[in-house]
Amino acid sequence: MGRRSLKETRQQEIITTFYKLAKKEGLENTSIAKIAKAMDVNPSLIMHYFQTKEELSYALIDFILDRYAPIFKVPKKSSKTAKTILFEVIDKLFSKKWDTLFDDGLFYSCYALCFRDPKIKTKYQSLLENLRIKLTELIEAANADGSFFVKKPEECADLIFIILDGAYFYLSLVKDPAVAREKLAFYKEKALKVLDSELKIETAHYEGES
Amino acid sequence: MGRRSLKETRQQEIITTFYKLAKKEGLENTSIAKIAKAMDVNPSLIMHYFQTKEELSYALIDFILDRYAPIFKVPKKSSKTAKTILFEVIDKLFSKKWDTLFDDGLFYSCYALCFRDPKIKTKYQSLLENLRIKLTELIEAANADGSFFVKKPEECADLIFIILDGAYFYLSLVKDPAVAREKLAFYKEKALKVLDSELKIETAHYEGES
Amino acid sequence: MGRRSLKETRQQEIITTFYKLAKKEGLENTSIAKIAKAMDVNPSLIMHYFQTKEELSYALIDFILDRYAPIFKVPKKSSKTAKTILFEVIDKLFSKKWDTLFDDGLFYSCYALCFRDPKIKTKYQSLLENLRIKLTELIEAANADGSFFVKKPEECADLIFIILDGAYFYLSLVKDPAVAREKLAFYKEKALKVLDSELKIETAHYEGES
Amino acid sequence: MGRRSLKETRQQEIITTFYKLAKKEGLENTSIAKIAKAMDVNPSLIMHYFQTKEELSYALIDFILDRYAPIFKVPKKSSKTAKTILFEVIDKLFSKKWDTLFDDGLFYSCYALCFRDPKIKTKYQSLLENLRIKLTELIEAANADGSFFVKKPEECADLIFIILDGAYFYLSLVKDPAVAREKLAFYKEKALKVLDSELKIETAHYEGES
DNA sequence: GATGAATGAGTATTCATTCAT
DNA sequence: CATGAATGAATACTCATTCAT
Repeated sequence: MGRRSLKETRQQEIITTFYKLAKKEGLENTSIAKIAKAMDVNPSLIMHYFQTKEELSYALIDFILDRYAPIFKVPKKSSKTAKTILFEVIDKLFSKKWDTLFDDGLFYSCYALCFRDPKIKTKYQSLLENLRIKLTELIEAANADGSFFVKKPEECADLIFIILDGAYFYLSLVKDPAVAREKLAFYKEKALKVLDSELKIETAHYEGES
Repeated sequence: MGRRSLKETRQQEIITTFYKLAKKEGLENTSIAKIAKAMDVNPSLIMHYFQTKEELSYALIDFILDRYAPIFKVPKKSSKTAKTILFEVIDKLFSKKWDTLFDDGLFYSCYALCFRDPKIKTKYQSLLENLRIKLTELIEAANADGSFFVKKPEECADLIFIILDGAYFYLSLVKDPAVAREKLAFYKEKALKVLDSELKIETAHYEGES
Repeated sequence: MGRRSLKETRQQEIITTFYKLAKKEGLENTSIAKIAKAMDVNPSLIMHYFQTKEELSYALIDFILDRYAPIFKVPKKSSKTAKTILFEVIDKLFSKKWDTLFDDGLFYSCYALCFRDPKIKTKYQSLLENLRIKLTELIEAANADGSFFVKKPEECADLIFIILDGAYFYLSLVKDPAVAREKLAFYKEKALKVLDSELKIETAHYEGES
Repeated sequence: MGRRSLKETRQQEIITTFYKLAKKEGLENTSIAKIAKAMDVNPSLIMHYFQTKEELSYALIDFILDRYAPIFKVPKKSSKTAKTILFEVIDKLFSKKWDTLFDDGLFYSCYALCFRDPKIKTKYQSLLENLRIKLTELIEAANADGSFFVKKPEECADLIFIILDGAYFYLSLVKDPAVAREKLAFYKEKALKVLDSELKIETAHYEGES
């Protein structure tokens, strides 16, 4: 029987505290003792829920990467066309709101771990791959819709994320938020042009063929 | 003078050892003691040359960022046109050789420090800005050359780096080196199309106006 | 009754696991948590059956010392003379089989506890005393048998154990098992000579007196 | 240049403190922190002089085993015969003074380590071997002296140590010091008889041969 | 220019144990 | 009968740093 299990809530509590501290003081400066202190519990309690620091780190990374999930969750009203949904998602991807969902320092600290920890690498790889797949699917859906045709949806989705990741990398360092917003809008425009240009070429062909 | 140079060589020795170790074991796992051990000197000696760990870190980052310098150093034969030079530089930027010049894990670890250390942030900012300025200048030189016209060289250079940074971010995680090479080529092509499209549109306008 | 036996079997299970682990990894490296893990139960369960670690240790020592019990359990066929039994027991004492019944490391680790724990000291004392008493009794029985006479059975038994304990102490460290076996045989021979010499001297006296 | 080296004195200080504490509280209960506290220095200072606890343990064992060295250091007056020296040494071996030189608990704790640490095993093995060799040499010297002849000095020395080790093993647990002293005397007598009996047999042979 | 002594705060992890369920 | 929550003290060891020589 035993006690009512607090495992999941406690674990969640621990990693959110971990996240908060790592955000504030840096991943490498966040120790188990500090997390425990912030939670006002004993350090050994944390070891009770996560056997090693490694395990705890994995949980943190899962926690961070899970934040990407809601991006593609667009309220799918029946009225919306696939095309509309696609543009809404791209809007969200290139929105400042999406940007504030993450802490850049922490994100890149975790990302850097990929290169020494294969498990973490896999986590990041599958995230990036999933994002591309989902965007590809949206493009394909829009293609199927009729009014719209992108020849190579996969390449197109890839390119949009390349621009997005490059943009966030650069904008993380841009001081002036106004400038950053402006630039982000510019990059979005360019990303949309990626869609558009593929489209036009296609259209051109169509016209040529007609 | 002699002394001065000894100091500098020692310092250089220290940071290259630091770099080597950080590359192998991770930035956060590289301590002064370990550097000293690897150099077979006393830890105090390192503190003698760099008063604090912070200072040492700054030196490491300078060391890393300095590696970007040679990218724009193209042997400027008089025969080369500005356009040729521009394409050569873009070639280098999107070359695997350039990629191996850096350690991804270490690069992003250092990059992550930006968000907690203003000095480091400034270093990275000025690097990124300089790279953009230099590429802009090359585009402008090519423009001045005559046979070539890009309307907004600055935006264009920026976009090329956005694609480049996005590409390296993504390709760091691509397992298969053949695939990575292929994709890199693809991204380069797209970067060149950025130049080209601006050009063509421009040309079109010119043609239209003429 | 049923409950009682469950308790006892559980306790037995615990101390055999304890014994096994302590043998493998050392007494001081065997914690309650490790025992629990090896048994795939909750650590608290062990504390449930043994209130403290101390208690558990006592149980382990009892378990170890109980292993000495069967040495004197010789199948007492009516045909055997007391003298035969005596020699059989001595054979067993100086047999390699008897040696493998125990783990030397664990034995001396426990023995060392005597010097800080009076209870454990008492346990060992009574074991050593009992062994001597039993051997003494066997000698006395052989004496009573007639064909054999040892003047001071107690001293004689004591001396045999002194040789035995000294032998095991030394042989624990002898690498080559062949050499160890040989030496053990040699020590047994000397132990038997103890019996013999006492005997002869006695006999001599008797002869002299007669 | 650096500071004047305190290494050896400090190291000595550390292991004597270690010894003292281990004697009082048990080997397994003596931590680096406790040693540091007893010395009123920082724990890291101990790590400065001994890189690991293992190293420290080895040093302790060396310290303990070195205590055996003086046993064979008998003031060798020219007047003494080899035979006298031999008996003096045996006297010392079976003296209570020699017994108090060691702490039994600590001795057996360390001895128990042999079975999990090959280095420690080797240390003990070479100690026991050396002791036997030295005693053998003394017997041989006495043999060479003339008035004395032991046929197999090596076996004889071995047997004496078997008795000695068995004696100390047993006497460690004997409560009453008077009894212990008495028994020790008894065992010494028996050990001497070992010498004697070999002698007699020899003599007998000689007589027989003559 | 370089070493070694020493510190004090920090690291992850393990320990035996208690208590509620 | 057994589990899980939680503690608090301890473990070996590492850290950057200071200072004397």
